[in-house]
Amino acid sequence: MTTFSKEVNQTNKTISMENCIVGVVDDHVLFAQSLQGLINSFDGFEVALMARNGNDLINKLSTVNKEPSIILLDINMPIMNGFETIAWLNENKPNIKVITLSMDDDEETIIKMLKAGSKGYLLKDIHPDTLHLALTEVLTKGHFYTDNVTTALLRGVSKKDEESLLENFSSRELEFMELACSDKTYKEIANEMCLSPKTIDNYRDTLFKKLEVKSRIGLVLYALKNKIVNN
Amino acid sequence: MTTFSKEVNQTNKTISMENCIVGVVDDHVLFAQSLQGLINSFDGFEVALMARNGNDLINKLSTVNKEPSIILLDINMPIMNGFETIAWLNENKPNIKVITLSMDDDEETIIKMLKAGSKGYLLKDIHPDTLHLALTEVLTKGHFYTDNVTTALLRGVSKKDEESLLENFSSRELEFMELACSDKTYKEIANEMCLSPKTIDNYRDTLFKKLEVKSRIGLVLYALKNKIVNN
DNA sequence: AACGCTATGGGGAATTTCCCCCTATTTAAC
DNA sequence: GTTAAATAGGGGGAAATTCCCCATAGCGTT
Repeated sequence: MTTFSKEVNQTNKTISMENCIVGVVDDHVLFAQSLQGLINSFDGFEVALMARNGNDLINKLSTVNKEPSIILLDINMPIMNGFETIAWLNENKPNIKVITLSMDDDEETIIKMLKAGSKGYLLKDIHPDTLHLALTEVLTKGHFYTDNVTTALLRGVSKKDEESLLENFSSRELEFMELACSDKTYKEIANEMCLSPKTIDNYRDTLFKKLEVKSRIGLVLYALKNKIVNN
Repeated sequence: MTTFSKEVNQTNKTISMENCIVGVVDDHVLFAQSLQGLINSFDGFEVALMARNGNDLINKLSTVNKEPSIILLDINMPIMNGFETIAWLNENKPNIKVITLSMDDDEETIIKMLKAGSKGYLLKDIHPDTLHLALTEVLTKGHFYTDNVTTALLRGVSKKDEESLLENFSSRELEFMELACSDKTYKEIANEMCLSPKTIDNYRDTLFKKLEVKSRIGLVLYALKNKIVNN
């Protein structure tokens, strides 16, 4: 079967050694591969790494010969999401510039990724030209901020800074929250997490205080609104 | 700036008159344009119509010279969504075959689109080869059903058919559901609705049975997922 | 008039949730 | 090297929730 990348390589565009190497990390294969074709059609850019999530990226980075300068990173991915991935990249590959490419224009999400060092935050409904511009700008100036980014920052700063940045949940707490957002009793959750119901009591109480809610319903609503878990 | 479609037209693939004309309706421009390139790279297929939503499609259909045989239709779009669009197509362009191409793998959504006559339901994370296969099959056999579709149908049919289309909530039940989706106790809800807590008990129990949930959490999740109330 | 349906309320019991209190270990931070 | 946070566990009791039953009143249909 004819694949897209083959076709693109048959265009008159020469893929030279000086091209900026781009990586694409997205679990939507169709989107990712289409994106690859699009970027390969840009002069001076070349996609040399495709991954379906953070974990996949880590594996492929270790085997690749040409490390990407820029990585286009999705957020909602199975196994290892965008937040976890950018954290890993900061630790292990600080030279790779990350541009977030997400469907989600939630302000807190935008701020979260920018604080994590994302050099840009593009929505997936942008024009291809904007993507080209973003890649060019990040390569030359080091960053590319669209309007949604600045407005998010402005509002985020003026409203509540530290307070709203409550991404201070431990992994165990997040695990619990995920399960709390389901039609299960705490007893069942305790079994699933291999913990005593009393320990679950503690996680619940701690979170109630942290989130300033009075009941499990409030916790669920918080988790869903802030997309800590998705329905 | 070099656009993607230009590049693709420079490939050695000949776009003949016998090509199957495909339309793409999606508000994610980046995705849509990438998709266009991908489909154009398939032998025998050609994208000749791009629209950002149903309304845009209607306008463009009236001006286009070559009407598409197949339309790839997104669901979540501004102004006029996929449900409205397929309904319009059924009325006005019954010969155009629709393949739904969505992010949403919710069973009710899948069934809704299939009932509306969608010839296939693809998730956006499928492999490009699957898209090619889907286009070919829809062109030759008239339909292409992936696993997610059949499982959705099986479960939907076996469990409850008409019944599952339960937009049969009384206004009082809806009122209750709205309040149930908040960090309030039933007692508070009773006060707010000027009812005895015991009556609230009854609303709760009735809804639990109707929705097949075991707890208020389940009810909240149902209400939010089906957008009966919005968070 | 009889039937069904919805809205309304209730009794009582079992379970779950919530909210205090407490300890202990391990790991990270300062 | 103490402090702090994360992790895990527990007691006891009050309150809320869940889950069965049940009854009545009203309203429209046949």
